Amino acid sequence: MLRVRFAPSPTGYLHIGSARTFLFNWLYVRHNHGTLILRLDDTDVERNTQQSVDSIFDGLNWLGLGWDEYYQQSQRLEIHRQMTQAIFAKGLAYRDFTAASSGDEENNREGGAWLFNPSARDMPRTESDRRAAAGEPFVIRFRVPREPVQDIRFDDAVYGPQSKSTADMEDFALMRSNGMPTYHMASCADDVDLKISHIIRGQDHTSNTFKHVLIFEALGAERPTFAHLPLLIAPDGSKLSKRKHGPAVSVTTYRDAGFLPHAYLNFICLLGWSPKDDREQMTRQELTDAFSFDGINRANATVNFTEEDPFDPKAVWLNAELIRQMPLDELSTELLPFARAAGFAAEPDKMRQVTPLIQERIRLLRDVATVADFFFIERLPPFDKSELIPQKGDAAMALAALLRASEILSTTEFNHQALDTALRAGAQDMKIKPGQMFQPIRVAVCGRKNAPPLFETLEVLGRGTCLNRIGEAIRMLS
RNA sequence: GGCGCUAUCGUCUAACGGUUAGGACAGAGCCCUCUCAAGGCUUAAAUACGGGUUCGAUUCCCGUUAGCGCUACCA
Repeated sequence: MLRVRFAPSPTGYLHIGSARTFLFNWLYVRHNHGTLILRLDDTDVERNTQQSVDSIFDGLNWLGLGWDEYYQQSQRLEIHRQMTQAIFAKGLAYRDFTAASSGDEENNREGGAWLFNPSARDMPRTESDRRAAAGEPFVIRFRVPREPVQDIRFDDAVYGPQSKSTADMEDFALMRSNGMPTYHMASCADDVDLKISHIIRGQDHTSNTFKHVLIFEALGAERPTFAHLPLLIAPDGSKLSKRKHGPAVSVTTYRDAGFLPHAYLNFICLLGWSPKDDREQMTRQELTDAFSFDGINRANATVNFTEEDPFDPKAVWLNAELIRQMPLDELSTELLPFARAAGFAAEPDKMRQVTPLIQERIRLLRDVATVADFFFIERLPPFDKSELIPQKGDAAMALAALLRASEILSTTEFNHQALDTALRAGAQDMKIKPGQMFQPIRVAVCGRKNAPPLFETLEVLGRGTCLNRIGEAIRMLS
């Protein structure tokens, strides 16, 4: 039975790297028809926050992938304690009464890493028991095998055979002096108890895996298959962090900007994985069908963002592509909340009329605020009247064009074909180019030069609004 | 410092030892066109460096360099 888990720790918002780890777990388990477990690794009482738990669920729910089973580590402490006790009872772990180091000894490491405190590791069991019984605080450390030194090995499904000498491994802690299990212990205990068959996680855990292998063995449990993923890094090569890179690393930033969940998924899936056949835009089903560990790259992937623009251009492109392919009704529904958030009194009917005009002009859903504003607001924001003057024309030409347009628009039927015919005929009468006729009208009606096609725009705006705005522009020029 | 991992266009990536080193995004140019988009076409752009092995290395081996990770009673 194939069982995988995604185990975020609630110490911050849902990170883009975590989202990708979740996605890869999801794809693997759906491809192979297994069970996906969501486990909140919340044993660090000091740093966990409810806000963070909420934000993780926010992000995961937005992605819309779902999971099959849910656990919280903090409610499974008894299991962790029992398993730690079992290791201790076998003599594979020992108590260390040394006070926690303050971390100041960073500098005196020239000779190599700290491995263990001999006085603790070699302390007779009777003395250890006596001091524990006296209430003296201690941590429980794993007794890493040293005589003889051995190589710990595992076969990574992505990186291949890995090995590390126990001479380079410190006696890591399993249980803190406050009685809480460490990450290593809790994680492995739960993986054993939940019968996890594949651990798919970030490559930052590769070095930890040697410790985990030792724990699995000490527990007499079969070790799962490990698959480590390359990390996601910032353009400057450093690892993505909230403090340094801001909202660019948070999943909800993408959601709030108007990314479609699938565009985001498609994007992060391509970071460190490839179907190897040049496909990029893929549906969820196609991704599921194509996913395997073989397609995972071993080098870290850079998420390409800047201080001005927190979004990778490829993610934006993928989103724009998806927007263009969406059925209009669906897109219109998605757009509505973004229009309202921009302060527009947008009605569904109006939104539905506007949608086809902006579909291929927006890249993010929030672009509705800047691209379609003039459809929804009562009064256009002020603009420079020189905008009204067409190419190779002057203010007189603009004025004449607007006066003529005003006449035409008051009599012509308000649909884009009729408007097209009538306005072109008007331009011909005036002996000016169609473009010279259209620009003043467009600016008068939209408040700027760059806008959707003119006749459709006029149609959606309606005769009254068009005439009012053109009248306003005529006053500006007079 | 120690240990581990990694290295192809600016970015994401393809190339089971033999290719004019391919694709995509971003960039540049042209076309289309009522503006903006969208679309079409074209273009520039990479195997980190040095040694091997081989008839032949992007590909295998070694070294250098660089980056990242771990080196906590964080996860």
